[in-house]
Amino acid sequence: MQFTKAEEYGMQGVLHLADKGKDVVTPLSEISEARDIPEKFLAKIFQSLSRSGILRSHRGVRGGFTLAKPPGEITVKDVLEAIQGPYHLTKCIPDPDSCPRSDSCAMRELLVTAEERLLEVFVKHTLEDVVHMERSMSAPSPEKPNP
Amino acid sequence: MQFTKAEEYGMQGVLHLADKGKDVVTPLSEISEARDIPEKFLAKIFQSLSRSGILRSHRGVRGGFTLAKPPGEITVKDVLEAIQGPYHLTKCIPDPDSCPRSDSCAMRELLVTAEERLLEVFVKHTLEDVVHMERSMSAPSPEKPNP
DNA sequence: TCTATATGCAATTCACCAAGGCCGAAGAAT
DNA sequence: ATTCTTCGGCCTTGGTGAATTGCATATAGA
Repeated sequence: MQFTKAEEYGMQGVLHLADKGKDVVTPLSEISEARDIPEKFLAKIFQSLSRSGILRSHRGVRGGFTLAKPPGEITVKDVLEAIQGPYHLTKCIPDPDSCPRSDSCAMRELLVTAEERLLEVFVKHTLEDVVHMERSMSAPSPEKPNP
Repeated sequence: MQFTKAEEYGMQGVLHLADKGKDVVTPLSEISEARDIPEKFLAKIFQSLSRSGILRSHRGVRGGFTLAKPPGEITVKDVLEAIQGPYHLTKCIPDPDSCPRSDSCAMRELLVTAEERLLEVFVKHTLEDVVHMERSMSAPSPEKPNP
């Protein structure tokens, strides 16, 4: 019940693209080095993201990847689901028939609620938001701005 | 990123005890059969719960398990954490040093928030609540009460 | 043509989940 | 004291999926 490396790496990679702007073509090698991600692994993750329409790939010399849409139109949930598929705390949430007791299972009700609360956070934030947060966090301390 | 069987079984088992009342001693065999859980597996889970002070075990003839506290004083989170340990979406949340970038990682901020929203649901509900929900769900339909 | 880059498939390694078996320890009933 | 029942601890097994890595192919630019 944890985030996988694929999700971590995928988000980092996409954020790198979002930070550089929508139309800047960036090769895996750069992202891989900048964010410290195994290149072949990132390649596989980015394939899913291309197929999901979140990224666009460009082959050949000076090729690489770009965002397929502006960062403000891609939510964190979009990225995570493209990598891992729909998130569910239990199998019985998307598929109630998998459990004979699901008709009268109070835990299931609770889990549905919990899952909703979790996903709300990921739906409410776009890549643009996260990049802004990232920039403000690594900005120089506001105490002593350089003259 | 899903609930484990141990969590599912553990919750079901504890709910069975909560449903019967705080001081009713119930053997594994009964719970195992009633809720369709492998007995040895449930035994292992209940050991953790005993050590965590959520259950009390009673050996010997007519032995079994009871809740250590009233159902209204045990939260769902208590049970889940006793089984699996503290829940975290990523390793970097409890242990920022595990990631060199965690100082300026916006995703981490987002994940902390998401995790809080999720856990709030589990903290707010006690076993008593869940048992009540369970009972009302399996109650006869209010449309045609039997005369 | 040569090189840089993505694409697709296969294989590997490793950890952990899920379950089951065996025997010992503790306690109640007799 | 004996016996029976039930939990306790340890070890083993099979299976699954995560996290890589490797290799051959396709595509585009210089």
